[in-house]
Amino acid sequence: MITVVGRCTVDYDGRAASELGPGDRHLMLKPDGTALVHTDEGQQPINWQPPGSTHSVEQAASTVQIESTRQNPTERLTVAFSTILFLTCFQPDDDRELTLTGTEADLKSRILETPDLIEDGFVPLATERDTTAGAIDIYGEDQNGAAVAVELKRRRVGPDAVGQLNRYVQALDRELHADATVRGILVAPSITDRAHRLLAERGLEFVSLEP
Amino acid sequence: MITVVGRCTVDYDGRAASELGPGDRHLMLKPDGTALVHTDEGQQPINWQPPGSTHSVEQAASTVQIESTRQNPTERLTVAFSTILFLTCFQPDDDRELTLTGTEADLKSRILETPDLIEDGFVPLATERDTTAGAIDIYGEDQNGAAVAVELKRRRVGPDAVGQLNRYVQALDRELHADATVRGILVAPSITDRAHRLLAERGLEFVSLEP
DNA sequence: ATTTCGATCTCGTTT
DNA sequence: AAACGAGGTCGAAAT
Repeated sequence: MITVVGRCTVDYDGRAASELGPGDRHLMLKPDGTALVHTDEGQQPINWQPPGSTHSVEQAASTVQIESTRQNPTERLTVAFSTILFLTCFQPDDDRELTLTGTEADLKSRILETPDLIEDGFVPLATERDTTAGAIDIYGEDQNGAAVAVELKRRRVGPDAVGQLNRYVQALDRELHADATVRGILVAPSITDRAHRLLAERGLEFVSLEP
Repeated sequence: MITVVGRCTVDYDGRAASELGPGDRHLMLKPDGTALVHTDEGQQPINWQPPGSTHSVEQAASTVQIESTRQNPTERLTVAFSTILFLTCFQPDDDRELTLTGTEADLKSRILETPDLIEDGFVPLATERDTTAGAIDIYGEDQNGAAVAVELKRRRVGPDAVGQLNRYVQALDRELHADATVRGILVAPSITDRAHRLLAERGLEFVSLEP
């Protein structure tokens, strides 16, 4: 793992293309081929190259130029240093087992344990049930035997989630026998106004549930 | 801008929660309040704190503990170093003006210059035209005077983009006078099989265009 | 402050 | 290798 800090310009050409004039930045090169260029602001690198890229160095007149390339798609990142403030190296030893909780998967587990969280009498029949429009998070039946498609989100949802649920419900409508009733329930902590309106227009439902 | 490299554990609690056992990592603290914990693999930090967070240090028995917190939502990131390999500081001087090309906005500009790229006789009337379902990238008329909603994507599209376009077309169907014809055109370099099927089911169209 | 959506999204999982 | 959807997504623009 190598970091280079100094004044540089950055050029990128690949899926898109960008140029960045001179400034002080932090370049991180990882052993897996990742390259990250960080400025003094923002969580995201201003330029980068994904894992699997190949790095090389070249010294020109008064600049040290570090280049990172990859194929498929062909992309090239060039960082040209006019001044190097410092450079560090180290060999990381990391088992890196992150345990993360509070995800959509955890929300799903809770619902499968206690289906009544959706509504009284709800019976889950499958998870990730496949349709021509994609996989339904939880597929089941309500107490009247109607098919129910449940789409889970761990945070406040907008119109995109309504579109997603709608796609699944429409797909079920086509796939099940003609007289089947199909309900769609969006489960999330909360919903935006516009999304709620769209949901109502399509006859879909919302259930509030914290992650 | 401060970087600390060494053996540490990382704990996070906020929108979600995570734990990470001992390992060698790279901690970056930015003047804007960003904190990033990088392992030796991957483009994304394994843990982080967004800009605007507040950092503090505390020395315990044999560990140096760096904590980053923020409000709204309340989140806390704790990095406890048992060993520090090195620590660097510098004051970045960066104008940071990135020029990026090849984005969806560039694709839009090209179409507005040459509307025939969509089809002969297409006339753009508005960009970001608002509907109850969101804003249409390009709204216009075809040579027969039918309303056209164009959704742009700079890369290969899947079912989500079809859902998005469908939402806009349905919204136009409701908003325009009852006998209006509304077409929906998805513009992207390519489309997946499933997305193409969904598109056809909904009577929407696809135009291939490189970004 | 919230909403909405793009992103060189990245990442994991499954086919 | 491609496809599909989640993400503590982030970030920007508009309201």
